[in-house]
Amino acid sequence: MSDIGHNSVNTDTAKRLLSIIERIERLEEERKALGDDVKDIYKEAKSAGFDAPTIRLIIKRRAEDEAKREEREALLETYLAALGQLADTPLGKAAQERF
Amino acid sequence: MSDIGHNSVNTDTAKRLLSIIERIERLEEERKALGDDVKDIYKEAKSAGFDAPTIRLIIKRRAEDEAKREEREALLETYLAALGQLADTPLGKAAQERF
Amino acid sequence: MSDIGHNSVNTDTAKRLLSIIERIERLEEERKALGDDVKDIYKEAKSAGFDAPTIRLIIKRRAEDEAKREEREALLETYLAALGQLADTPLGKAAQERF
Amino acid sequence: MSDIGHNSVNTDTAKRLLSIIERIERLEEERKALGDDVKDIYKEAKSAGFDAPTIRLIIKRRAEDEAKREEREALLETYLAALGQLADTPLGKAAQERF
DNA sequence: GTTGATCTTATTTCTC
DNA sequence: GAGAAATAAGATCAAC
Repeated sequence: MSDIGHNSVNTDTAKRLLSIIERIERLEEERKALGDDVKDIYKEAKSAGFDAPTIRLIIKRRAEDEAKREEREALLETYLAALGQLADTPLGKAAQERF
Repeated sequence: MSDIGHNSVNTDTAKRLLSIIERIERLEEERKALGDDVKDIYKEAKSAGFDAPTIRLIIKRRAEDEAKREEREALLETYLAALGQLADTPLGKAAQERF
Repeated sequence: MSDIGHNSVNTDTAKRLLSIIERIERLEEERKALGDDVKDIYKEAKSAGFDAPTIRLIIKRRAEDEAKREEREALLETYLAALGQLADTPLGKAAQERF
Repeated sequence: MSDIGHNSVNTDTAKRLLSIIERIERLEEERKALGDDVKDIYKEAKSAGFDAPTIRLIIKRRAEDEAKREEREALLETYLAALGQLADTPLGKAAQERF
């Protein structure tokens, strides 16, 4: 094995590592910028007379509701898939007619 | 004051609050998406044989203010030196064995 | 099998389950109490002018297997060296500035 | 200032640091031992045919119930205290009669 | 044996 | 700035 070949492998590895690091750093920067934007909105909200903790609570509740809704939808989907399996059976046909 | 006027104030306030909430939610969604992207990169790194915690450490060091990092390391050295100082005392001897 | 016999099996099972649950809860309570004690000591440390994260780091190092720690540090050195290797390339020069 | 005096301050500080560290380590050891005990019980439970995640869930629910119960009691206490304030008023007297 | 998932711990962020 | 809450990180454990 030549040193050149050996070094090129290391260099490729190093480049890949650097690429990984820089991509993460880039994404984290964007993440931070978004976080700052959120802060600005809270500041604006406060100026408009709204209470930050209350807004946080509302957002939290909406997220929870959303999660519940998605859970229900997933359940419905599962149910419909199960029905699909039964579509060729008499029981399935009867069930489908009820939709 | 007319009811119409009164209601329009409330409606405007409600609209503004809703706008604030939705903008925050939108930004948080983007933030979450970026977070998921970061996770994916760490997964990719792992697949390529890199150690995630070490990568995190490198990123932390790159992000960290040089002065701050040196301060932190100096503090660690100070504490370790203080503990080392006890090495000649009976109490310290026992502790020393753990380093 | 008589109903009486059947029920006694269920009762025994329930009792055993309850015993398991209560023993776990008891242990978890003690665990929590110890955790609170630890928190108190960190608070005391802070009051005495010590830096909690640094103390955590020292405790981690003391606990950590010496071999493991050296391995981790060696890995960090390897990664940094790999990145340093790129220092003579255009790509590396840009990265280098961040160290 | 004499070196002796100076060193004694440092030594005292070092001793205090060591004391802090060792107390934390001692507590963490106990905590770990308790954690191992918990694990043993889960193992025992599994051997007896019980499902660990289910047991965890039950314990979680019991803890939540307990928290709620305490919250209700705190609320009741607050209410009773408020009633106490009213004890000398006609309204308070009427309310108390309803208990 | 390796990924996924859960659970705990640690840091950061927010509120008061 | 102190305490509490949320988020992120790490470790451990189960399942495939």
